[in-house]
This record gives sequence, C-alpha cells and structure tokens, in this order.
Amino acid sequence: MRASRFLTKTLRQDPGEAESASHRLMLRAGMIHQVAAGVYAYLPLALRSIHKIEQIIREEMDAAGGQEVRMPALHPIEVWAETGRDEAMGETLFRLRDRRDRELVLAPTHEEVITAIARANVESYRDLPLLLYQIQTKFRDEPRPRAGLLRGREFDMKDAYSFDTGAEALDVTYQRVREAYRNIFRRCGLPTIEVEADSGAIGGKDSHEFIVRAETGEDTVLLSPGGYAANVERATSVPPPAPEGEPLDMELVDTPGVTTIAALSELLGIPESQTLKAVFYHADGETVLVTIRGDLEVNEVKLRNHLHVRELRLATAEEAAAAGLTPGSTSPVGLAGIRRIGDPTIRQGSNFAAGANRPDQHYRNVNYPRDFEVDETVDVATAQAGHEAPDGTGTLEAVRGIEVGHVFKLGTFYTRTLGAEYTDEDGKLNAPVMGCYGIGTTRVLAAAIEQNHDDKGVIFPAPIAPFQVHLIALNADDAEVSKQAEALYAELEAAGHEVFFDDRVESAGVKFNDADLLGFPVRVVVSPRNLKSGVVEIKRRRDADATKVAPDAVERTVGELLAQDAL
RNA sequence: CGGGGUGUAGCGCAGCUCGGUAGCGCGCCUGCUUUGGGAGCAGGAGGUCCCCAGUUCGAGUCUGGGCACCCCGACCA
Repeated sequence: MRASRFLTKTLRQDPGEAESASHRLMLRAGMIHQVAAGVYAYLPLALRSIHKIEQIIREEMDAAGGQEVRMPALHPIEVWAETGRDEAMGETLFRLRDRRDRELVLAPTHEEVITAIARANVESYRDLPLLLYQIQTKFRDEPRPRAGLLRGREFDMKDAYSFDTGAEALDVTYQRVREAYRNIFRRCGLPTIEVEADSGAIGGKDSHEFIVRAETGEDTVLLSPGGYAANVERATSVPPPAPEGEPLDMELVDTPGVTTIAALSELLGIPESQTLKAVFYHADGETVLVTIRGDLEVNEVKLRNHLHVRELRLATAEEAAAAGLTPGSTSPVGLAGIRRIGDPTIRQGSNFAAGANRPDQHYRNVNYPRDFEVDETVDVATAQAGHEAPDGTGTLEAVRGIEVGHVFKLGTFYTRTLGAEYTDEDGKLNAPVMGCYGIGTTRVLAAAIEQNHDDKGVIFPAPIAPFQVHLIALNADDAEVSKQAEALYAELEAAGHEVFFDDRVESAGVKFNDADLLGFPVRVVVSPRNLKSGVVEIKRRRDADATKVAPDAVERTVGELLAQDAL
C-alpha cells in the first residue's frame, strides 16, 4: 500500500477529546473516526488490525471444534421478554419501533437467539456437544462510554456458546475454550492474566476473565505470589488481624457529630479495625443490614450473589429510618425485625466500637455474639492489596487491567426457560448445559495499544499490526531513491510481507514521526545518503538503533526481524 | 443518574469579565527554495462562533431553555 494513496491523515497534536493512550493514538494515527459517544468508524488501519484479530480467533475457535454462525442484530422484544432479560438489561438495551409500531431491540448479546437455534437443531445427545460462535457488532447503551474503543456502545465481539449433556461434559468444553483463549491471546502478542471472576446471579460455578495489564484498565485484579488470581468482585482474602483482648463491659459513649468510621476511630483513639461498620441496603424492596469490620468495605457483588436479588443499592435515609435505623450511628446492637447479615470479620477482633442507633452516640466494647446477633454470616468483604492471600502464599497485590475475554458456565437457565431439550441415552428429555465465552475484538485492539506504546506512538505486536513493514523513501522525488524503494516495495510484497510504502514527498522528520506513530514492527529507510554507501537502513519499532544492509539483503533481514518480533 | 468540564475553520486553541469589521498555531492549495527527526519565504482557500428564544440600534460575547461531547463514581467484552 502506498502512503500517497492511503486514506487517513495523522494528526500532529493530540485531540482534545482523548485521555487514554489508545484513544489518543488511534485518533492521531487516523485509525478511527468518532460518530457519536461510544460509536466509531473503523478506518483502514484499524480494520486491518481487527481482521487479523478475528482471523486468529476464527482459527483457534475452529480448532476447538467451534462453528461460526451469524445472528441478527435486530430482535423483536419478545425474544428478550421470554427470559425476562428485557427487564434485567433495563436501560442498557437499545430499543426502537418499526413502522407497525412493533418494539425491537438492538442485540447486546445473543444467548436467547442461540438457544432458539439449539432448540430447533438439537434433538439427541448425539447432537452434543455443540459449540457455536459469532463475531459481530453488539449494542449496549452503556451508562458511560469511555476511552474510545475500550468501552463503546457499538462494539465488536466474538461470542461463543456451548451446549453439553451435563456438568462433566461442559467442563471439558470449558477447558477446551480456555485453552483456545490462551492460544488466541498468545498469538495476538498480548500477555494476559487469567483470573477467577464472578459468574453472576444466574451463573454456574466457574468463570474466568482474561485481563490485559494496563493502568487505564477499569478492572482491578488481585494476585498472590503463589499464583492465586481473581478480580476484585470475586477475590477472597484474610484481612489483617484486629486487636484482641478480654471482653469488657459494653458502654455508651457520646460522639457528637461523628458519622463516619474514620471520625469514630479518631475520636476514640482506636484503629478502624476495632470498629464495626453497619451498612444498610435496599434489596428488592427489603432493607438489609450488613455488619462488617470498620476497616473493610462491603463487596456488593458478593452480597448480591448471596441475596439472589435483582435490585441492590444503598438504602436511602428515609428507607433506613423506616426500618428503625439511624444513619451515622447505625448498629446491629439491639436491632431486630430486619434481615441481618454479618461478615466473618465481626468475630476477628474484640471490644469493637459500633453505632448505637441514636444520633451522636456509639457503643464501646461491643462483642459478637455477646452483644448482637446476625441472621447469617457470609463473606461479603472486599479483598484488598496487602491482605493475606487465600492460598496462604503471601500478601495480595492489586493490579489494574482491561478485561478482553470472559468465559463462564451458564448452566441451564436459557435452555430450560426457552425449552431447548435433547433426548438422552435413556430416552429422557434433558436441558443442555450451556457455557458462554466472549472476546471483545475491538477492545482487544485498544488494549493492545494501551499495553504497547511509547511517547512517540503505537508499538504494534506484529501479528495484529496493520502492516508488517514501513518502507520509507526519503527524498522520494530523487530518481535513485525512487528506483531503489520501488524495487524493494515490489520485492517485499512479492515475498508476502504487508508493506506500507511511504512514497510521499515529505520531509524526513514527517515520515519518521509518522512511522513511529503508526508503529508497524519493522521500518526500512531508503535515502540518498545511504544509497551512496550502497546500503539500506532497517530498524524494529521497538529498538533504538538501526542496522544497515545491502539492498539484496533487505528481504531476508526483514524476515529475520519479524521472526524475532513474533517471540 | 449524581459531580466536574467543554462546544469558535479539518485539528489544537484565544477572543466572552468590559456587546461594535472573527483571530492565532498546525493542516490544506499555488509558486520558488530546502531535504536524515514534524523546513523557509511569498501568495491563497476555508466559519450556520452547537441549536432555539430573548435583551439590544447591534450578540461569539449578556439572559433563559435545549442539545452534544469529554472526564470522575454505580454496569460489562
């Protein structure tokens, strides 16, 4: 491809819109064009990359036994009403009406449709296992689209769905897809961390996310020295110990103006770990009180999973008051007639300071279970960096990352709800057990750039770079340069390399800076200066120094450098 | 949805406080010179100042209402 004919201009200045590296660089490199918040056109550079990512995914999914399908993006609302997910998705669902005033949605995902396909096509255990996948555009009216392709409202995703005869069979499929994912990300040149993840309210047990490390990532994962890895929603930990002592008599203390743990700890001169925090939630209409040690935060995902509710949020002051609670001094002490949940950490420590359910007063020397009761003890604590890891190998480290892939066991919710059944060996009807497996293809591109760039531009992993070779003719209007560059362009293309040939009449600085910005793995420079010495300059994007070789050694050297880059 | 911010040429911005001929840099076009890290000189094109209403002799600027986009928190590939 000749730069002089290639669509897309590079920008010298950073667009004001963009904050994150991938967004900024993609705009500057002319890879994407914004049409609306979270909606982008993929220009030729980005599309070439996306095609490569998709191709790697296709090959690995096919190797894992998958078959590609394509499903509509436009669904009648009934498809979603059948599983109740029109309600569950809420405002995330894009809705529209056709000319007959029928309600339609733009598909945010395809479990319902794929299950209908399975219902129509799977009849016998002989038809299983079945692994279908799609690479398509999905639509979600995100509360907050951000960072270019990292989180869009219209984005591309590979989603795979599996159907198996039972839990054991599903596990085989699940592990096979996990392995395919490891291959995919490795082949994309993208190191990922595989972490345990929350599988959601309707999920089965297993769920794993593939995370690309990046400071700009939206996800926090916790890692132990021994290899334990989980995202923060899922992670368990052993919090640091709290002061222990002989239980003392509980006493009421005046705490004027104290409504926070920090203030309470300060006033009484005790660590936050010697306080109890009582948080009240509104869960599907019921008020629930959660008591946890003061130095910890409630993990709402864990709480939601335990409660099995659809709506979970902090209760308003009015709701709390109606349930007999006193915001600022909420306490489990002396409280009844409300569902009470306690985190196990209420036992780890003694003589806690806690609320008194009356303004400007707290109790001191509260001990469980002597002074209050809970209905259930459940781990609802948010694991933090510095806590002891659950595998006992040391303390947890927290890192930020971007979720590029997610695999999880779905169970039989969709097949049962939608009536997909197969006949087993005994002639009995059963619901296939499902798994589902997503990769955000357009997000993979953005994540690759987040992870691979410097202050000058992108440094593409070779397998997903739009072009492999950036051939620059300096003084392109010089006859000798032009002749040599054209010859190399033809030779490199004939050898199967994807060459971006900068044949423009531009200054050296412009061309070098564009090459650094676009970030193709290998740069080849033909210039009058070098031609006088009978050489051509070759440099990898990630390297500082160039090597000089004779023109007839260029193709071989490029091949070698690309091979190195693939490692 | 809550909080913060921004809408002026393709891009980055000034002008708004104090109403009076719409500006700067980059990019673009033409010519000459230049040629290894975003060249120089000369000439030129390019604007519903986000939209609507109001105040005023006169609004980019003041007032009111809307819209869009970005960033920070609750959701997800």
